[in-house]
Amino acid sequence: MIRWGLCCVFREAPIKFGDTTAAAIARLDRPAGREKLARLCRQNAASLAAAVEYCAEHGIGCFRVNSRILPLCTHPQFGYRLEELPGGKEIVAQFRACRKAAKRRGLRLSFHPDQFVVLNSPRADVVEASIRELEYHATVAEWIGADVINIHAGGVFGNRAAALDAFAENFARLSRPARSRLTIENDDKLFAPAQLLPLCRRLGIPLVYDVHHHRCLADGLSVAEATAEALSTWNREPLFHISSPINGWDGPQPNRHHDEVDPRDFPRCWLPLDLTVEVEAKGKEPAVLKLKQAIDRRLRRRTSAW
DNA sequence: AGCGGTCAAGTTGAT
DNA sequence: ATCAACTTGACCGCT
Repeated sequence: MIRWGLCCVFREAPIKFGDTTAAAIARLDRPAGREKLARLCRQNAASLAAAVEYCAEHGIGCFRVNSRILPLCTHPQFGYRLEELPGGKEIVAQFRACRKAAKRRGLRLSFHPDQFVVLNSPRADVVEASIRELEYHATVAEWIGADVINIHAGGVFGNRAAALDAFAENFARLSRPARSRLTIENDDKLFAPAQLLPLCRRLGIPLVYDVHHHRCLADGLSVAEATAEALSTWNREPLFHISSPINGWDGPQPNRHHDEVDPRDFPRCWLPLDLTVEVEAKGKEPAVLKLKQAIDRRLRRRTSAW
């Protein structure tokens, strides 16, 4: 069975996650700023609970949690530990309740930290900030029961092999909760599956196979081959990504995402798998449900033809 | 109430 | 040298 994944936000369902800016917090005195951050965290815990319920009710089996679920948590000036904010312990309990709800509803949760996490950067300050960010993700992941924290391999910095070695070195500095959840994803510009698979095996971490990126950045592996190789890196249900190009495969900027996913872009070889597929589409939950229905129809045709 | 510019952070490659 | 792109909008100050 395919478990369908929704990324971060809702387009039609009335579920909103709150956010703020460092500039806005800087304008407040410290108590007011911490009150505001606590309010946003409380709102986001409630919204995550609502997201879990919505997904479970609508046949969406996985939800990717936005990295800003605790706004500015790792900010050098305004960062905080949630337990220390006003009412923070209760908010942590709200997040822990999301874990129970997700488990009860069979929902998988994941993270995809943003582009500022560059574990293999030659800049020590960037690596420190990246580790801090991944440890924050791991903390929240433990609260809510997320089993995937997915990042890209990072930059090339003039030497691909050295860049992958640097990733491995800094990976070793992560805590066990972070390491056990970390996954890497092939990207559309620098690292294709064939380059990441050896690193995955060396570190014992899974490859999140993004077939759209693979179609943008080829490596000699077919989709079926990359699928098989990626599957073998997983010690739990594999998680892959799907999306469609905004202007078609022959149009400009084929790496940019369309609002919806063309069912023809869904690899045939994924159909029989037990697999989580996160749908990266601006169309959000309607796009996920539309693709799910199209693939369900295809599966029924296949079954009846049998 | 609605609008548009802005938002902590990195790296790459297109212009 | 600047800027958009990336997992993605939401905030906030202005009218």
